[in-house]
Amino acid sequence: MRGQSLKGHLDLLLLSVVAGGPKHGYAVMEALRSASGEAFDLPEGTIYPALNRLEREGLLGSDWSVVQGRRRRTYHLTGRGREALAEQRSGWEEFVAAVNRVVGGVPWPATS
Amino acid sequence: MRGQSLKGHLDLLLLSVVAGGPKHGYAVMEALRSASGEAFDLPEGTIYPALNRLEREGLLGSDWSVVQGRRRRTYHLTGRGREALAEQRSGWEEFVAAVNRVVGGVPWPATS
DNA sequence: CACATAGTGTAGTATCGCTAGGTATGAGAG
DNA sequence: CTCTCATACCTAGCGATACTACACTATGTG
Repeated sequence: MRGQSLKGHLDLLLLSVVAGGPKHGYAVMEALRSASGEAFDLPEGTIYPALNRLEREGLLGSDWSVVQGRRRRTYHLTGRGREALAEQRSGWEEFVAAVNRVVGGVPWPATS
Repeated sequence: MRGQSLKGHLDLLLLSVVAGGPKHGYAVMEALRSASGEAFDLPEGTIYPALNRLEREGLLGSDWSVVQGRRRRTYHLTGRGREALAEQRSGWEEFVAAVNRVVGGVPWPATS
């Protein structure tokens, strides 16, 4: 997965993770990693700018807090964020369907 | 689909289309468009450089011909191209699985 | 003759995740 | 007390890659 194959799909992932409950950046990183089964081990330089952008776009909101002396910026999904998530979900479904149609329609030689 | 969400997945699409039989660039464009159900209507500036790159990488081979006064460059899959296609297919499967795990695991409200 | 369709190509742009660096706190090891 | 590691945040610039916008040739049609 090492590649940058998630171009254009990062927002969907981040919104999905935050939809599972408010989280701060570092926690988003870890949640994404574990939820994907270690597939998406994204660096901070990817996560933080993306979260910032999503907040600027009004899809996320954030609150600062201090826990054990460490600053935390906790993000939560806004109403528009929830809408955007739904859109991106269906967009993702369409995308997968379209690629699968091209790739062969038939799933795959069934590993099982 | 308008977006550039296929970043990193274009090679898979092109190799898949060419795997369905040798085609020249213009035909690849059309095959991709129709096979995807109009979802992937990619411009020439995307197709041609990509096909060239795939040939440089040894995944495609090409032969020139002239049909009705028009030059045609017909691409075909090489052995290495076939291997690469298999790899990219399984990479795609993994990618989809990983995203779906994050997005919710459960497919989606089942449109049907 | 103009225009659409077929057919190929490229130079430059824009997008976007990533690299590599910086700041700071707390906990544990030596 | 210092060193290192984990936690926690951030950003400037890079690099990969698809797209825009053009240029060129040829055939057929109005």
